Amino acid sequence: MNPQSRRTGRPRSAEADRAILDATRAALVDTGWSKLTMGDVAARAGVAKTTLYRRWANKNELVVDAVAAVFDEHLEFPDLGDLRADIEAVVLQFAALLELPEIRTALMAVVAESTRDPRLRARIRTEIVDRQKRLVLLGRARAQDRGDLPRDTDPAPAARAADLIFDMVAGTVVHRALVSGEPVDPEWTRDFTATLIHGLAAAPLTAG
Amino acid sequence: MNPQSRRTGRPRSAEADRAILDATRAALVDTGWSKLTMGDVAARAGVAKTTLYRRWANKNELVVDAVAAVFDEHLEFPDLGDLRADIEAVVLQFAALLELPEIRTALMAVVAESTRDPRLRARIRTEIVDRQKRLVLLGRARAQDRGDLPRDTDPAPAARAADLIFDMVAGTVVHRALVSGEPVDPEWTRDFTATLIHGLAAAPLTAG
Amino acid sequence: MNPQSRRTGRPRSAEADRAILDATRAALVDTGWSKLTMGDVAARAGVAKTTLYRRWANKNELVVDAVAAVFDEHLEFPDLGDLRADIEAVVLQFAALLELPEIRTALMAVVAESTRDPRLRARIRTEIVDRQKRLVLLGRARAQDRGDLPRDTDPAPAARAADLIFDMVAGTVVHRALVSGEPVDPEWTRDFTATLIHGLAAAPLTAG
Amino acid sequence: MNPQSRRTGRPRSAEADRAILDATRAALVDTGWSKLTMGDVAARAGVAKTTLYRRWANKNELVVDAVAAVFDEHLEFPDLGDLRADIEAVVLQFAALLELPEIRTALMAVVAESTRDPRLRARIRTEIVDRQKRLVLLGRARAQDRGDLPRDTDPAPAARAADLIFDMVAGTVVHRALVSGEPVDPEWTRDFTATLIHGLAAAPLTAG
DNA sequence: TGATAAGCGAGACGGTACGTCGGGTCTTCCC
DNA sequence: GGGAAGACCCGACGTACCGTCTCGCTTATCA
Repeated sequence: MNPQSRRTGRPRSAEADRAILDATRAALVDTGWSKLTMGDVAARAGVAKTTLYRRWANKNELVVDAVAAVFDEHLEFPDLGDLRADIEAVVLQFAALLELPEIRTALMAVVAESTRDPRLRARIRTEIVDRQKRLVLLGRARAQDRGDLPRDTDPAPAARAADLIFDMVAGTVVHRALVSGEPVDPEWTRDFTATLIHGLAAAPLTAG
Repeated sequence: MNPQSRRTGRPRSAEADRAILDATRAALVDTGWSKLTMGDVAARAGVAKTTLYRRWANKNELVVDAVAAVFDEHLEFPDLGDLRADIEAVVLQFAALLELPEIRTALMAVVAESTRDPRLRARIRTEIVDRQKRLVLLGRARAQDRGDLPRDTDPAPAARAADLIFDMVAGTVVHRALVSGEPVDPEWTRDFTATLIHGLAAAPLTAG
Repeated sequence: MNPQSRRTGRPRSAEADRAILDATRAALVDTGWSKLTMGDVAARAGVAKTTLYRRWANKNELVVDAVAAVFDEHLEFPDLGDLRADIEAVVLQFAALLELPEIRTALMAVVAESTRDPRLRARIRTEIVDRQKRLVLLGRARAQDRGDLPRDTDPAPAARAADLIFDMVAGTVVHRALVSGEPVDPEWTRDFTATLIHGLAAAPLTAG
Repeated sequence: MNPQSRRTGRPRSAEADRAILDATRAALVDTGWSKLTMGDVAARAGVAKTTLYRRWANKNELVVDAVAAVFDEHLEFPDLGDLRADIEAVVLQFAALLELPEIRTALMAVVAESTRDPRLRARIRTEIVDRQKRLVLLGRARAQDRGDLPRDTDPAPAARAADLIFDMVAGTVVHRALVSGEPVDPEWTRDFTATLIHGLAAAPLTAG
């Protein structure tokens, strides 16, 4: 793991890494989270179970990475030239992701497990949360360039604002889709986005 | 199952029912959802596995009922005066609830499970979502009376607004606490509440 | 195991016991000792692996019992009316058993393992050694009735004599067949038996 | 393999050869045959598994060579005077050898393995059986000189007698020590030797 | 002297079997 | 007929070794 380690012995196969993650996603689609077995994933990937366990300690960690790869692939910053339109597009992208049964189940299952497993919690944070927070940071910077949001004078409140925005967007959409069970359609998205933008523009964060 | 059926034979032990649910909740606290085993629950309850399966068809159904009982016991809706204070109090109360290990685990586990089980999804809606939503309606009406929020002219947008508020509050708090893993402290609560209130006040919902 | 235990719960299936031992012997014939797997035996017996492990702690103990069953089945006291003829018949029976590849390998493997496993050693003693020693006791009693051997005056030397005879017969035959690798044919059997009988008749054991 | 082949390239390390065999023997003492792993041997020898497999095709071949080395080191043939004393001394010496854990395990393991491996069977014959048999021939000749045993008239029966004696002595002692699990003490040795000598003296072998 | 060829340590790899665990069912005896 | 006990089948788990492979490096001999 360390950059200076692993100079000796046969190096790990990057091909195997890819095959395993692909197989995990495929298995997730075919059989769902609860029926997913390590042996099945290994077989699909054309890889020995040991190879799999050498990289991931258990099913949850593997699924986190597979889900993270899906997020990486499906979520991108649209850059439509307008903050409101950008947010609406990202919200709809995210909602579309949560429509996929394998993703909604896997994501929630992994979060549920993480409430009792700090290691897994850390992995979720680094592999999913922190990676997707880039969308917020990017969008916020663009909006400030355009003057849609007040420019930061201090880095600390800026980071706090990014965190708040991320939790509000991701949390609200997940809650609407999975807990309330209502559709995240364009109309709702408009309402939500409008509320969010007005709130952000009007309410400067406390000094902290 | 019917009340008039099974007039013969030994009646089921009500004591066993209670012991099983209590044991399930205790096991949930100790070991979490995924490590929970039927054998363990039976042993804790001092009951045979047979007895357990005679009442619940499988592990999911048992745990769902146990979790529902936990929520019934812990959810209380305080009655406050000022909109900002109302929201902040609710947020902090909810966050306190999510600090309890059995609640955070049980909530996410049940949501995860519900993504594959419509029966469970319906139960969550009626037992948890709808009950909390009444608080939102109440708080919003009070704020309109005080002029903190614009008065509704139409009942449909009013219901949509309540839904939006509910998803934003519950979703954002859960996401901050369980996914981002950051504390829901008074400072963050102030920032979040201010953003929310400003957004709600400034952004009239679309006609829909 | 204790006579008074096991009064509650479902009793173990005697059918499973038989099926497992039969399957073990069949697998021994088909694939030999080293390729024998618990999973294969279970599958052949139409039984779950757990059922197998509930009865035998490991492969060695299972094979001991399977070999013991073969011995029980193939070794019997001929009762030809003459000590010399009786011994020769038993020796040839035993040698025929050692001609079976699955028996010779399994027996030696199990003895080899037993040199490091007291539990296994005890099992071999009770299931094989002590059971086959009956042949010696029976043959010796018959010979004394006929006057071919001096009658015992003391039970202790009698038992010591039986042990000695058993070790001499079994050990010599195994050594000839498996170590020296020479055939145990009728001619050699005649020589060996003559030597043994003369020795036993002429050399009263020490008082002990 | 041929001396003139492989004239180029780095020569194999003689040190590694020795270290591997020593490590194998040490591991045999510590863990026995079946628990012996190639990885463990390699680690003990401070050598890579590759180095090990470059010299021996598989575990069996390695262990066979290691065991042969053990026997070469431990087998010594004393020269005695009187037939009865000769035999008793050899029996006790052999029994003492079988008390060493690595010898008892290695001997039986090698015999077990040889039931499926002609190459190994041949090696056992030449390295162990034939060497010990010379002692029998010598002892028998001395006994005939002294008149303790009838003199041979024919070389063929003489060889057969030597074989018989060898199988009877070695087989009986091994069986007593390892299968019956009883001590080969002086008393038992006296009984056994007396029986053997009387038998040999009284029973002339068949013409063959 | 520098190319060539093997040996070597390290450790990842595809496999196979292991022995265990848990789910959900069935069977026995007792109330 | 309910209940406790526990055996049963099934299937997945995570581990341990096997014997092979692929690296980077070392150490010989030959040109």
